[in-house]
Amino acid sequence: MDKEEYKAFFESVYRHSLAHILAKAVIEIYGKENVQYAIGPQIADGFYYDFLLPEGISTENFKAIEDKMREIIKRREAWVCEELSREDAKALFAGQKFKLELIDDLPEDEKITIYRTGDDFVDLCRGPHIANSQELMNAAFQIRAVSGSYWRGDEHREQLQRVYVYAFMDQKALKDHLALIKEAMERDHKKLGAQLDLFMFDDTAPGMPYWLPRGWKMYQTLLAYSRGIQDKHGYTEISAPLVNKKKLWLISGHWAHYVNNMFMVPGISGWLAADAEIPGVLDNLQEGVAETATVKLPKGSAVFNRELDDTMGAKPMNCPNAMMTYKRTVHSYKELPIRYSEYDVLHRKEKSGQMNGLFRVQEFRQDDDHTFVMESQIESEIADIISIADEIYSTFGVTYRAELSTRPEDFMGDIEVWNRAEAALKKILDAKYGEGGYEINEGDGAFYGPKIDLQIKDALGREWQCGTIQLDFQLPHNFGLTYQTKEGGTEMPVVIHRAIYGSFERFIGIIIEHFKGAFPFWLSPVQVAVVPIRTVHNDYAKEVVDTLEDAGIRCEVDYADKNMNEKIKAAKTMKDPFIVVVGDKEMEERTVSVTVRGQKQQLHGVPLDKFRAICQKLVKEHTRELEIEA
RNA sequence: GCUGAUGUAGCUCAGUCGGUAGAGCGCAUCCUUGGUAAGGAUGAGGUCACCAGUUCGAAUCUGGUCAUCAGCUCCA
Repeated sequence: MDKEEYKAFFESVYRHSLAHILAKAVIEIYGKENVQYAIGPQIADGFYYDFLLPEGISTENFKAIEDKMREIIKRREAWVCEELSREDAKALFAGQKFKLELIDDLPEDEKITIYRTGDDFVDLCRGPHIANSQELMNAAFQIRAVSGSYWRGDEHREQLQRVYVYAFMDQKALKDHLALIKEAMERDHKKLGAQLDLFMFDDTAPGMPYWLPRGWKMYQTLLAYSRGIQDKHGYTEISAPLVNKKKLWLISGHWAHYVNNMFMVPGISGWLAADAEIPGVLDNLQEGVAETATVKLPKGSAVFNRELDDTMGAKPMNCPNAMMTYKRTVHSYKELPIRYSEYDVLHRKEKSGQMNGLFRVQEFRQDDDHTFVMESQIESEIADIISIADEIYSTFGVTYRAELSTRPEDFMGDIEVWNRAEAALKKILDAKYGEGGYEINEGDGAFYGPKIDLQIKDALGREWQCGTIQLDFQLPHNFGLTYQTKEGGTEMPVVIHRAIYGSFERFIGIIIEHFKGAFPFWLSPVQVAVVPIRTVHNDYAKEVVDTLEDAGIRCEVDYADKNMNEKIKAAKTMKDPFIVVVGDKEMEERTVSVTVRGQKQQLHGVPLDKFRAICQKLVKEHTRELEIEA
């Protein structure tokens, strides 16, 4: 075991042992008969433990629990491991329903071990643990939060209270970690988004961002970048209706599987008069187990009947419209692959509590595409998509990981087609990342086809699912899509859904945090802030701005008669890449003085033409660093 | 949807025991005419998220609604 492994081992033992101490503390505080304790695993920065308690734990209780944990540690109790028979274990944990369920789920041949901490606390556990609580004397921990969590992650089962605790070997490690958390909070895109004036939200449109001038510039820049690359790869862009009649969603299957996530637009005939009695209303739209009841509308209200033919739904996905676009004419095998890219606005109604800044919104755009291919073209097409992903992700300096999800139990379509498609995907992934260089989630694919998800890793090492490449055998079938084969027959094309950014909204959220708001030059909402020292320099400043803007550089200038320090401060607050100061000297020499973001030193006497060329080069090459020579 | 929390000026936040609202930044006006992150003075700005209730009186207490955050579940 090397030093790192040794440390990791002890960290895990300590965390795991502290989880037992937490459970013991909670039991002592709330009373043994009132506490059902579930599981307490370690996680990346500590551990958590799930409890079922008669009352909620609030932030005010944290200190009492922490103090109790410290008190328990100071008792220097011995930890004893015992191996028990299944029957003895069940007797020992009588009344603890989660422990009993865990014991019942253990494989027949698994040894059942328990750990005792002192005489009065016992937990079902595989170990290993410390030998005596005194080993934890120097361990540093702090309760992070308490939140609800479902037993075994199942929302239909009991909701437990999960107590999260930061835990490290010593105070320094804890302190370092808290500093990292603080760093992450400073990068929070919701905070930076307001500070940099990129986007905003309002209560009147939950989960639907307003894109402000600066943010929209960035959005458009990302869009243009995506379009530029996809043009080169033979993509053709379309745009289609945002609202479609029920019939389309019935064909696509969204009415059956996704209707509760769709924003609905009532048709003209759909409105029911006030005071109407409506029989047979489902009392629970979420689940199939709903009962029906007769409902009388309150006075002054009206509802519409969603099930009428003229009901329209805002599209949550682009696929059905892409299918319609393909279907408008007869296609030859010679035309394939046909690639319809689409950046239309999508709406998905989310359950309350699911929204999270730009990461999870109700209105967004994807860099979406539907490619129609012959089965034999799957492999080369996927390879091309992955090369696009490589190019785009590397521009932002993010690394990514691929995950393959294979045929689920409830798959649809021909199993032979599935097998061949999965083999093709594996072949590509093996060639690209090496065998074992990607994860395989067996049975995790969509019912309509296998998929590859691309998880990107940001500057803080957090992973986000953005890109996705999904094969679809189902939609072409639902829409009756065909192409003419060489032999004169008809075949059904396979559809590849794919997105690289995923959604623009989520991707922008990620890169805001990744770059901490200090964007690469090409992507910055404002690229050059021009600061005239006095108003007599405004004419030259205007000339500088015109010169740069002619070259497509986004500039900002403040001609107001105020202190130059204020202007510089404003530009620095907005994290503009270059601040250009012009005064007597520059005006006379036709140069600019440049302050580069993140650098103390200024570059004086840069000829205007040369500066313009530097800016253009940074844009053209999508350079991440602000490289500039004096 | 669930658990816990939060909502006071454009922003960041104070506001004690229930007695009609406060700071800093920003903004406006004036002074300062300047060489790389806050020059000075004065001023404007609030239906304390919304709706009920308790009370002589509610930012403050109670209930409900909406929104947001940390998680759970689900997802791009």
